Order: sequence, then C-alpha cells, then structure tokens
Amino acid sequence: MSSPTRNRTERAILEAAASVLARDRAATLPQIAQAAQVGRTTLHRYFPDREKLLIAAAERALEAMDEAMMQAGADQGTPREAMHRVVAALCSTSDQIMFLWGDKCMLTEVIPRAAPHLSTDQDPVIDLIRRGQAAGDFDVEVGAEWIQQVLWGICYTAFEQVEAGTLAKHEVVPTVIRTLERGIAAD
Amino acid sequence: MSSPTRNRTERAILEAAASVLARDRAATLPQIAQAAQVGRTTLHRYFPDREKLLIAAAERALEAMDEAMMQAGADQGTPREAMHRVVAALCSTSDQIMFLWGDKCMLTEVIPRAAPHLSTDQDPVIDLIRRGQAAGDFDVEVGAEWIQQVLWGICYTAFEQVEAGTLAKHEVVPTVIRTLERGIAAD
DNA sequence: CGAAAATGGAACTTTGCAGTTCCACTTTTG
DNA sequence: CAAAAGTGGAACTGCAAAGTTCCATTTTCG
Repeated sequence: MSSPTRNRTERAILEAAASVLARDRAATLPQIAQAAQVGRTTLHRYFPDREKLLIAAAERALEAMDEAMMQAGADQGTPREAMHRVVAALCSTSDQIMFLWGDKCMLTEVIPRAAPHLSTDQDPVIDLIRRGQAAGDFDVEVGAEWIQQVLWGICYTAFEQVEAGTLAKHEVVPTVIRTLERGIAAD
Repeated sequence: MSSPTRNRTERAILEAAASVLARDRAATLPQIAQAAQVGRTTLHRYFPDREKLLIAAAERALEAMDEAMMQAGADQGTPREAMHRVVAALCSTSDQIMFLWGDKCMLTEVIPRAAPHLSTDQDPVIDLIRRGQAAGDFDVEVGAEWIQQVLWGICYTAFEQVEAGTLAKHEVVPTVIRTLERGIAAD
C-alpha cells in the first residue's frame, strides 16, 4: 500500500490541496490536481472523494503545525521569547493556517474527524500562554483560549495582507509580534 | 420598479442572505429564501442569479456599516474614545462583518464590483487611526491600514467565539477593546 | 370592491462538478 | 530486460443546485 513513489505523490497532493484551498475554498478537484501536478484520475485513486481529501489534508496540516510547534520549543526559555519563536513557527506554516482557519466548517466538522485525539488540554501553545500568565507576562484578565485565538487571528490577518501584497513577507513576524505584545497603542 | 412592499421584501432578502452566508458560505438559494421567509420564486425575481444577490448583499452590508460608522462619530472626541465607539458600532453589525470578511473572494471579487466608489482615502476609520497616530495615541511604527485590518480581525475573532459559544455577547466589546489597546501583555 | 401588484408552489431544463471506468503509456524495481 | 506499479487522458454516469416557466392565490391600494 505504501511505497516511496506513493508517499511522494500523496504528500504533493495534500500540500497542493492545502495551498489551493487556503486561497479558494470552492476550488474544484481538477484545480487541486493541476496544482499538485497530477492527473485527476490519480487524485481520485488516492482520495476517493472530496471529503476524504479534506480530512487527510487537515490531518497533514495539523501534523505539520504540531511539528513546527515542537521545534519552536514552546516550553523553553521565558514565555515572551518562547512566544516569539511560536509566532515565527506559525508564520512558516502560513498555508496550513490559512487552510485550516479559512473555513469555519474546517474546525467544526473536519478536524474533529481528522484528529479526535487533539484537545485543548495538551496543546503546547495553551500551556505556553498559561505559563506566561502565571509568570506575569501575559494578560490574566482574559482567558488563555482567547489569547490563543487572537494569536491565530493576527497571524491570519497578516497572511492575508501578504497575499494582497500590502505587507512584505519579512515584515510579518515583527509586525505580528509587535501588535500582539502592545496592541495598537503608541509608546 | 420600487414600492413600499418591494422595498421591504428586498431588504428582508438581503439581510437574510448576509446572515445565512455569514455562517455558511455554501448555503443554497432555497436556504436563503427560507431564512428571508420568502419563496424561491420571489428570491429569483428580485435577484436573477446568485452573483447579483451576493453583490447586492455586499452593497447593503457596506452601507449598513457606513451608517454605523457615521453614528459612531469617528471624528468626534479623543481618538481613544472614538475608537471605543467604533468598536461598539462594529460589534453591532457582526453579521455584516462576518459576511463580508468570511470569504476572501468577497473583498477581492465582489466588493470592487459592488462599491467601486469606496476607497481607503475616504474611510472614516482610516481617518480616525491617522488622527490617533498624529495625536500620539496609536502606534506609528505600523501602517494605518495594518491597524485597521487588526481591528477588523480581532472583531471577527470575537464574533467567531460568540458563535462557538466560548465568549459571551456582552464581553465582546470590552474584550476586543482591551486586546486592541494592550495586546496580550500583562500590566 | 376590483384592478394591479406581488407572491409562491410545482414542475420543468440547464449546468457544472463529483465520482467511475477503461485502457494505453510511463516509471520503478527485481 | 521484463514484470509490476503507478500514471493520466478521455469518455462516460449521477446528482445537486441554479435558473426558468406557468399559473393560481394573496396582498396592496385607488
């Protein structure tokens, strides 16, 4: 069932799917196949129907983000420094985030089926936020979940600006961190 | 072409469309018609095809937001106080914002056709942000456009949390303002 | 009240994408 | 090199939603 060739093809399809669907959630399967440089027949061979493709792509995107979070070392160093690394890591997986976040159905319908094992309890980012709140670095007047949503939301906003051409890629990390840490207030 | 009856029906259709499409952008026309308490035939009579309905709904949503901004008096009082009123006004038009922002295609494809007259230059929110930057209230290290996007993004994030049931409606305005003004930092 | 306007149910046709099948072709691998 | 694995073009079918048409019924208003 699995061979080097099949693995490479499957990977290409899932990455293309996330990338295309991140930009147009109504993209057709032929569009995705083309982006993956694969025939429509091959796409259907790997993923019999659209829903299975979505679930697999969501699974893969979650894995990629999990890996990025691990490498960011959310539990290392001071909360502020760790958060900087987390933001940088999130920005390196912008396609995945835009794919997962771009559609409300994705998080409410697909992800539960794709990764029922994931829950807030074991999320390293939530842990980091709680650690930062306990250490007096992050706001304790709002919930850790809200801070996480804001983190994702600001990253998402920044990615959209990059897509629109109104924000340079190299400005994303510093801009997001600045806004995250001080909001829109002046010095 | 226009009568009291027609106006009321059209208005009901457009508001229902924005409300339904905000929560499910793949909603079918029968679904929208039902939400508007109108027959499918009537819906088609008012808006011959889906695209015309989308454009009209976007136009109306933009108008409603414009009106809300006017009433907020973005050019009155101190920038901070004005921003508080703007946030409150945005929160009162959450359906419109979720509709307009929920789909990337909406802003890039529909709105240019719906309201080609709108531009950043005459946007009262941008004016307010620039005024606040000049007065030393808002961050000048980032562009006024970025601040506007963050404002919308945080509001959108909050609305999603309300939909998900993880944030109470009455908490939206204070939470958004707090995060907007200080980010996630502790005191 | 009665004419005009507006509505909506129902039964269509059209359209576009999803999913299937078949077979020739190419690449991998023992 | 030859068998096996993988690929993709093309021509299907199936289906759900879009859009159309017709007509009986209800609502509005002079």
